[in-house]
Amino acid sequence: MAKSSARKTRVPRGEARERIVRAAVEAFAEKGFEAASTRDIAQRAGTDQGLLTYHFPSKDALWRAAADRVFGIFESLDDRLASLEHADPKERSRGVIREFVRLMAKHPEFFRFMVDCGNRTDARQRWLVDTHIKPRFEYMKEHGVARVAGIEEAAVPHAFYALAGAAALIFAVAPNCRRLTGLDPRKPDAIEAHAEFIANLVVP
Amino acid sequence: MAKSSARKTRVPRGEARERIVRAAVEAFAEKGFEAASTRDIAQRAGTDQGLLTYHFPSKDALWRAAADRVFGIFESLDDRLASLEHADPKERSRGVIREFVRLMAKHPEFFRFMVDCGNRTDARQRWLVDTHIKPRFEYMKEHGVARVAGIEEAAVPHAFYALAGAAALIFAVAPNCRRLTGLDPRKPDAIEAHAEFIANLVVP
DNA sequence: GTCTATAATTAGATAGAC
DNA sequence: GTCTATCTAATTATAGAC
Repeated sequence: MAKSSARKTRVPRGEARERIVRAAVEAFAEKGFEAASTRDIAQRAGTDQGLLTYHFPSKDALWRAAADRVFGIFESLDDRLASLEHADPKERSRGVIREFVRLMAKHPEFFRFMVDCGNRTDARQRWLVDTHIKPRFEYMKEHGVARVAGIEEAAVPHAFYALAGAAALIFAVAPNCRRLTGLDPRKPDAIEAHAEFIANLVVP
Repeated sequence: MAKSSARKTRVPRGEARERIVRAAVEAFAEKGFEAASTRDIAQRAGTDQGLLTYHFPSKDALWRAAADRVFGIFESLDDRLASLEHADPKERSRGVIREFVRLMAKHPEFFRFMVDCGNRTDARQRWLVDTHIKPRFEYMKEHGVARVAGIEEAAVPHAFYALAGAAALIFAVAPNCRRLTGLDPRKPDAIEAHAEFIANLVVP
């Protein structure tokens, strides 16, 4: 790509492997697995392609490390949800929704990983579903909104994808939203407005 | 790609240019702009790369033709919505939602085009927003659910992306949903169930 | 209109210097 | 651990035969 030479080189701070993973998350989220090149990732990390294959045996292995990092964002969510334990059911549900929306706003890469991988049927897709998405889905079924909002068993898949899409899309296509509506969804006010909107939608 | 040689060749029926556009829609939706190769598109269309550049001066031009085709799906929606004119406001809103969900189920490529292009800030993104998404957004603001459901002006962007995400994500990542939940969202029963779920969500 | 051949660039993976 | 050099294959675009 011609414009890759014009990219500003990042400040190489911290361990090389750590910088590579961070750059990989950024690049894979931005372009998707196939379109993201290892050379571009190396450049974002302030290093070269040779070091990538030293730390990771293949592009696929690097992608898995990036996916592990992306799904690590939910650990911070668990902490925040614990503080909502003593609220009444309705307000607790609204609080869970709000925190989920805030998380999607802070980490739009989650949604992009899911969509990029979601219509494949290859080994990467199976690995992502079995390793990362399935545990999150089961967690939501047991502790999440489903039980509180009184959603029946058969509707859980619909609720899962409806909530994920409603909460995250606007942040995953933020430049789109900015140009279309004038509203930049990355701004704090817009994030809170979206959290409130989705909370009202699910728990009126 | 090694497995591209194993792809079954399509039956070459109809005009070549038409087959190319159809193949391009399929490939761009499946892989995204950069990851989809012109050779793959030619093979899906039952022809070769040389004919692609005869009908379209560049990959970018082919993508625009594919995008035109993808956004053409809304013409059929307009016809269906006309039959809802004489229903009462609440049932009309629910009917609009249901038809929109059915359209997203039939054409998951729409959502994938939107997401693939959505976090860019290049010429393609600007063209897609200005040419295709903006007219649809304005149409929804005037004739769509917004007025009937009584959504205030400031919440329209939130409603637009929330509805699009909630309605379409499950179909855009259908293999994901199939493996995760056992439910194949492409089946007619699942489509109707999702339509009903989203209608209940927006207009309880 | 359709297809073959090829040019110029870029991809992921590897070998080896230090 | 880090980086340079290079291999093989795949990419878009082009030239030209029929």
